Amino acid sequence: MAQISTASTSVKHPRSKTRIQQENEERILLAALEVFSQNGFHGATLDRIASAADMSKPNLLYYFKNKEEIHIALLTGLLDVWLAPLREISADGEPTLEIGAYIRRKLESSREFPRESRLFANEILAGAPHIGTFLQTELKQLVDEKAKILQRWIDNGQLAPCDPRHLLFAIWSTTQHYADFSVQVRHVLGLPPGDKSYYADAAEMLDTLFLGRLMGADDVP
Amino acid sequence: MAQISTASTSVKHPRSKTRIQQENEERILLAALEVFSQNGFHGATLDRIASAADMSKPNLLYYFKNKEEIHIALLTGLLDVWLAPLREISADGEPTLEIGAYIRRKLESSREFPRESRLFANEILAGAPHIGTFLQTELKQLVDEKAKILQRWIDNGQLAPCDPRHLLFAIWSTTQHYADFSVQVRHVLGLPPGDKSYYADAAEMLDTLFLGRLMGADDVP
DNA sequence: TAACATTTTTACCGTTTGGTCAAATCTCTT
DNA sequence: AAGAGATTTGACCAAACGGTAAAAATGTTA
Repeated sequence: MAQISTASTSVKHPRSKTRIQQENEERILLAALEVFSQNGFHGATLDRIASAADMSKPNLLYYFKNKEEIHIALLTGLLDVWLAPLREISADGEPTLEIGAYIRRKLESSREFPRESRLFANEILAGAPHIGTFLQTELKQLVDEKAKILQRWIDNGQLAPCDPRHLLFAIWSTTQHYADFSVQVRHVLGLPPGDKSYYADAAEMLDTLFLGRLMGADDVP
Repeated sequence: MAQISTASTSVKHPRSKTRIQQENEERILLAALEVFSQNGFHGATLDRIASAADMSKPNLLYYFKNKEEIHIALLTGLLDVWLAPLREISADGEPTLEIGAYIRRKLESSREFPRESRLFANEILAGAPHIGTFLQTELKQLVDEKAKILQRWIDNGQLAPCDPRHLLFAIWSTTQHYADFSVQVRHVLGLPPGDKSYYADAAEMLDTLFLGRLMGADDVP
């Protein structure tokens, strides 16, 4: 299985991209994002992607040599976006502020890029055939780095003793849930398709959960 | 799109099931669970399911009239399992104990039935084409009922003010994360495939998060 | 063991899908 | 405006896929 990382940007021909080439590749990726995120890799067909990009299938394959390459291109573009909010966590900041801001960034990311989030979720669910090495290298490295910061806060008594990496898992899962499981969220809340009003309540919930105190008191002293 | 609910159990012929029929249907469903949960609905093929069930494709189709019916049968069997832990939450119990026990039940469910969890996640990610009505009726009803209990605890000052349904979302997402995103969890932690040792740390984390107090103090007074 | 019902297999079929190829058309530069 | 290179198209293909039909084999029962 072809693996990708954020580091390399292989270019077959060193020749620079045409205007048309740039426009069409963008159109294709946008269409593919829509189709892949709704149907998964196997559920997506080149015909649907092509038609969503308002383009013939052979024309699409003129820009990407096969279906997998489109999928990989999408994922590659995603990884940096995925890492960005985590990168911003600073060791110099105040724990509550830093973690709160991180949660808000992740939640905002879910609201703004739900298709990207579902694309990522699909890839992980499928066993991460394309981004396995990314998870083991770039992501693991960054997590290890940030976990050290959290551990220092724990040692300082600013954060409850816990496995910092599992704290990150909890933040990832709760925030991404609103993008990946939006259908379930909407159905349970009785909201119509496309209604994203629940994000306000979600933000409040996550603040209470991660920064406040859930059990035993009306307000934190 | 065919919809299912937990209520009905349609049987074409009132005749009781043969021994062979019962065995083979079970074998098929077990094989299908494996294949569907790994590859999603579209990624799964009848040939792969049949071969996993050690059976010819036409023979498989003698027991289930098509691919969708197998998928629906699996999901149907899943829904009650999914609801069971939530049903157990009692209004008479102590909030901390009740919520803690619920979290432990959900986490245990993730550890014991990861394939079922991924099957469910795939279905939701795909837009819940088969269990949409279930989400809107059975699940919503149960959530509304349990949310009332949580609300009462909030009104009593035993639980911080928050949207009870979003609290449930947080529990669902954090616990299911360990089944659905297990590949990511393992890669980040540097664990080999099949290693489930992280569940102990996960349980501790969720206890701290939901029952303890994450920020600002070493221990809760 | 004969008759009947159930189960399994073999041989297919039509459609969908990912992908190719060469010709035709368009775009850009000189 | 002409030529070169880039882009687009239509026609096509092989493999994979979901599914069918009917005969063969097996199990069940009187």
